[in-house]
Amino acid sequence: MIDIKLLRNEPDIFKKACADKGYEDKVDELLALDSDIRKFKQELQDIVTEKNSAGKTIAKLKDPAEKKAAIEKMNSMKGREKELGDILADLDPKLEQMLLRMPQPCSPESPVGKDESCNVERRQVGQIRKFDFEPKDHIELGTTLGIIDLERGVKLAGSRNYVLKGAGCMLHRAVMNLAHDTMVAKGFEPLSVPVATREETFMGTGWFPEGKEQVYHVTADDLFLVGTAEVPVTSLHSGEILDLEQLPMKYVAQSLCFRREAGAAGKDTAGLYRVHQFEKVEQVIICKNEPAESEKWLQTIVANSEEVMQKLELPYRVLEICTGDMGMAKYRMYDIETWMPSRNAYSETHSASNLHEFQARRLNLRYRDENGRVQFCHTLNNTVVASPRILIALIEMYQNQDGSITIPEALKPYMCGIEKIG
RNA sequence: GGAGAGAUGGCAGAGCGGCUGAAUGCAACGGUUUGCUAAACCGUCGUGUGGGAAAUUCCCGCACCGCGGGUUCGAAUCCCGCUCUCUCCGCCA
Repeated sequence: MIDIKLLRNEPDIFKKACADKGYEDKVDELLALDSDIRKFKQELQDIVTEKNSAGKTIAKLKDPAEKKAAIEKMNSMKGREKELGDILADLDPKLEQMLLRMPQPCSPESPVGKDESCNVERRQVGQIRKFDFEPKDHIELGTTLGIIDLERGVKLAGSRNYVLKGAGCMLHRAVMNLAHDTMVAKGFEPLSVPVATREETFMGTGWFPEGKEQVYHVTADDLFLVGTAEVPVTSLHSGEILDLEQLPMKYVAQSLCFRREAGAAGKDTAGLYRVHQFEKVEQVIICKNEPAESEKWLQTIVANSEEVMQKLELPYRVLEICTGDMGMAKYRMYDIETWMPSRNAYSETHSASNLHEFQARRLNLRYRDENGRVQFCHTLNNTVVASPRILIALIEMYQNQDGSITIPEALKPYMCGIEKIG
């Protein structure tokens, strides 16, 4: 949610945000509606003020005739009051809907561009492996080794589902554990959170109303399956006014993640790249409303994830996401893409965002600052690791000519003695 | 799944038509006292929003006692609907 006062005072900021992010510019429409509403509210408030004071005098009137006259006068005001109430009942939700869809302005650092082709590579780390044999893809390797079973996954749950078996399952758990432990060692507080949550958590984190078709709806209980732990974790303190000493809050949560992938038909259908259910270790920061502070945390959470990638010795690059590719809610965003031999490309494995106060406003997530004033927090999040997508890189990069897979050093402590698969 | 209870400020907990934006206690903050700490005492102490001003710490108004609607001149208080929470029984990792 954006700050409507800022929009009134500096509409151009939001006109630019709409243009940058490729949203229809409804700034003027919103301002006109807001101005109407304010006029009606003022009039309504004046009537209510008069009624309130009249009501108090009625209570004190002794003479029945006087009392009756006063009550009649009061009743005469009700017509306009009702009329204004009806007008506002119609207009207020319209304004609310427009506000929910008004994009947050981007950081001036963010490259301006219309889509992912305008994203800017900030750095590449690690060497892309040059194979001295013909490398196989993760589907062939995993199926042959019996550690990935796509057919039975589809039998159980339809397309974009999979089963991890034996050492494949262990590898998956090993990556999650490495990521989780790395974050705990950095002082992040681990959380285990619900993955089927109420609509308000999605609305509050900005996933709804726009992304509703991407989310599984458990209709019997009117809950929604989260696509990321960002949703419950960022919502954890919604409606609260935090003490300054509680900030920054640094959370890490491993959770199941569910995505309907509606509209992605035909895209990345094979293998473990785009699936309906996966697991992710997510880091979330709730900090003070200071751009320098949240910017520092953005860089920190990107570095945290890079550290895990370096432990895994996987080559990756860091992309700064351009304005048109970052979505309504975000202020500044990076993706980490990991090299995947079968795709012959760096492919998205991580997504880091600084939301500024956008989510905090929707969640009513606040704190009391040094001067005792109530402020909205800033919120940020980043993937630490998501599996099985990361397994594509691991399996393919660590394959040997004979179809076996070497376990990276960093994962060995989590593999119960397995040093090689196959 | 069956039965019942409840939703009030940071927390606990009164109020059950006008004097209640809300008693009281705790917590928090400021101060007095004290060799220090504690205690005691005094004071302050919700959020949002509209307007005014010597302009974020002052003044006035409005809204908020789970949410929405109704009755009434007037609702935290009465009525209706919804949501949520808790307790007991049953089932259960």
